[in-house]
This record gives sequence, C-alpha cells and structure tokens, in this order.
Amino acid sequence: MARPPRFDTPLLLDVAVRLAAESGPSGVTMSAVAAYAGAPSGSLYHRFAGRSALLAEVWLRTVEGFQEGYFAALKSSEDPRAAGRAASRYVVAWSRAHPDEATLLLYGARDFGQDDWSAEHLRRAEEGNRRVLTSVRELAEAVGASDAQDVERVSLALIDIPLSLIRRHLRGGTPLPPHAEALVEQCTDALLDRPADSPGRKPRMS
Amino acid sequence: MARPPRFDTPLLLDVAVRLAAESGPSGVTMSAVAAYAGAPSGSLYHRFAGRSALLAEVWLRTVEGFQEGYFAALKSSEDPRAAGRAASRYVVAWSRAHPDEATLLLYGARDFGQDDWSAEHLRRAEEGNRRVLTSVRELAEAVGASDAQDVERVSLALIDIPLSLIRRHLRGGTPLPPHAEALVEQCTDALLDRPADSPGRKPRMS
DNA sequence: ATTGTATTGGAGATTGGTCTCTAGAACATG
DNA sequence: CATGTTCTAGAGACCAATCTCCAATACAAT
Repeated sequence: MARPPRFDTPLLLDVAVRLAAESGPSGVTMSAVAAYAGAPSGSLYHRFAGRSALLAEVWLRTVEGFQEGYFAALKSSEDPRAAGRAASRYVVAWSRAHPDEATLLLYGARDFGQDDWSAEHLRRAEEGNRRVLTSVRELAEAVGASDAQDVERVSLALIDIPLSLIRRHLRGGTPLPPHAEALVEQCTDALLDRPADSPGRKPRMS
Repeated sequence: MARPPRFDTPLLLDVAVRLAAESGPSGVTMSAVAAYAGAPSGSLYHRFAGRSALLAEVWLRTVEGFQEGYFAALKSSEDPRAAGRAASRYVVAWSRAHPDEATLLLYGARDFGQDDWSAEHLRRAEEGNRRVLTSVRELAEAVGASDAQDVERVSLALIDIPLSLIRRHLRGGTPLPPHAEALVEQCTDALLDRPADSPGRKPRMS
C-alpha cells in the first residue's frame, strides 16, 4: 500500500560508490549523488538521515561486501599457508571485479566521516574490524606466530600487501596486470615464513 | 624595502600539514588554515593563487622532503640488499619523526586536487615520480629482477610495504612500535629474495 | 622625511552544499 | 472508490567556503 520507489537505496549507493571512486569521499555530496541519479534531493533525504548517514552506508556496504568473500577465503583450507594465499588472491580478484569499490576501500572509514556516524553505524564498523582481527590472529597462531611482531607481519601479509598492490595500480590508473594474483601470493608466502630466531633470514625451501 | 611578513609560506604550509593530518585533505580549507594561523584571508591569497595551489604546495613540499632522505638511503650501500633495507628503515624512521607529514603522504596527489594543479606543480610531481621509478628500477636490476613482475615486487618491498605498516598504525591511532624498523626490514628482505622457481614462473635471464 | 613595496586586515560578493518543508503522485488494500 | 502510505518533486532557507578587492600598515632605501 505504497508508491513504488523509483530511486531505491542500493541504486543511490551505487551512484555514491561511483562518485567516491571518481573524486574521492569529498566528491560524494548529496547534490552530486542526486544529480547523477537524476533524483530530487527529497528522495535522498527520504532514504538517508543526512550526508554522514549516506557516507556511512556506502562505506559499510562496501567493506562488508568485501569481507564476506574474504572470510570464506581465509577458511578455505586446513593448511594455514594455503588459506593465506587464497585470501591474498581473493583481494586481488575482488578488486579486479569491483574496481570502483576497491578504490573506495583504499580510503579509511575516517575519510567517510566516521566521526559523525550514528552509534549503529559505528557498531557495524567495529564488528567488522573485530572479526578480521580475530581471523588474522587465528591464522597467525596456526602459522607459528609467537609475539606481536609476528602477528603484525601476518597482518601485512594477508591484508596490507595485497591492498598495496591494488593501490599502486588503481592510483596509477593502470589496470591490474594478469600476474597480480601470482605476485601477491608470492609475497604473502614469503612473509608467512616463520622467521628464524636470529635477525638474519632463514634459508629458502621450495 | 617592504613590510616584513608575519605569516610566511612555510608557516602556512605547516598549518596546512597539521590540518590535513587531523581531518584529511578536505579539512584543508582556506578559512581553516587562516583561522588556525590567526591570519586574515588576504594573507593566504597573497601567498597562494588559490586553494589548489596551496594543496599542491603542501603535498609537494611533503613528498619532496620525504624523498630527499629516501634517495640517500637507497644509495647508502653498494650492496643492493643492504640499500633496500636502509630505504625501508628510513621510511619508518622518517614517519616516526614526522607523523603529521607521514599521515599526509598516505593520501594520494589526486586527493590533494591534482586535477586542478598548475603545469609547474604537475611537473614537480612528475619529476619526483620519475626519480623514484628509476631508482627502484636500478635496485631491482641489481638484485636480479628480470621482468615486470619482479620490478613490481621490488617496488612493493621498497615502498609499499613500509608505507603499509605506517598506514596501519597511523590510521589505527597506535604509535609506531619500536620493532617497526626490524619488521619492515625483515619484510623487505623476504621480498627482495630472488624467487628461484616459485610456482608458475619461468626464469628469463637478463 | 619621502617614496616604494610587500604585506596585513577584513568587508563582502558569489557559489555550492546541506537540509527542511510542503504539495502531490503512485500504488495496495478494504 | 476511498483511504492510507510511501515516495517523488522541487522550492528555498541557511551556512560555509572561495575568492576579489581595497585601504591601511610596516618597513627599506634614498
């Protein structure tokens, strides 16, 4: 018993993603989204309490969409090394499939106005962070991490390195090369090696 | 034969750096800088042609300041592996010494309005990129890189990995831990290893 | 002292973005 | 067909930021 929507939430968020990828978070203004979607501003404020709400939702939808598959990859194998490689590969594959959203992910929540988010939005963000943290910790232990430095190294291997590669290409405008998956896998693998107890490096095994 | 400046360029750029670190590039507004410095807007527009000019200068000054020591570190040793480790360590040390500027560096030139920069500012940016690229390529060859994938791996090892670690801490609000240098050195070292026969690679000799 | 110049100081025009508000359109259901 | 509800549609108030402009000021050099 209601008028059918002409501009629903997912559509508006899609527009927001596109704008964010093109001009950064600051380019995601209510008027820009409205103009791009061909919607009146009233429709925007009907869906979102305000600009911060829209920014929060576009960020959270993207992050949560990414994480869904990421967790699956992290748990895709009994062997923690294989699981780590799968996770790295997933980051690249997902970014290839969703370049705009990947561009968005390279920013931080703070850039999307986190300071003005509602309690509920903050909770969702917090929840995601928590889940990632525990998953990474689990894998780090399985791979033999013993101290904070090891856990940090594993975090780099599983998250930051793949994202670095993505950033390098998305920022440079070059498309992700075909060998990207192989490269991150190789990097992740190198960093998951249990470091010998001395500052020197351990001999390679293959 | 002129009135002595009360708000000179470096001072205003310092303020801009601080604002950028606190609230991102979009927080660097002419009025915010003026207010923070206690300067009238006229003084700002006397120094900078406009907001894009200010953004360009604060970005370029920071990047060039960083690169100065970075190049020195890259050439600090005959042994390319040692030079690479030194470069990584430098990134961390510099970031520790200049947290605000490091925060700024984690954004991209585009976030600082690169699209509206003057030709001269674009040239300076280009020049910096070129120098970094050639230095990294040199080191990559010295370490045995044979194809584009190898060069990319070396770029990750020398630039992206250290910056990733910085990003992780600066975004999280945690201070850089004392073991940060050791960690990045270890990571860089692992990635500089010539991959003998990793899965799916054909060693094409140089 | 006078002159020339770089700078301060700030008023105000203009733009662009956020958000509010109200009128009415489109549909499901009774 | 009447009613209730969701949504569109857009006018316009409000505010913050950019930028222009000009008078006033502080100093150096002559």
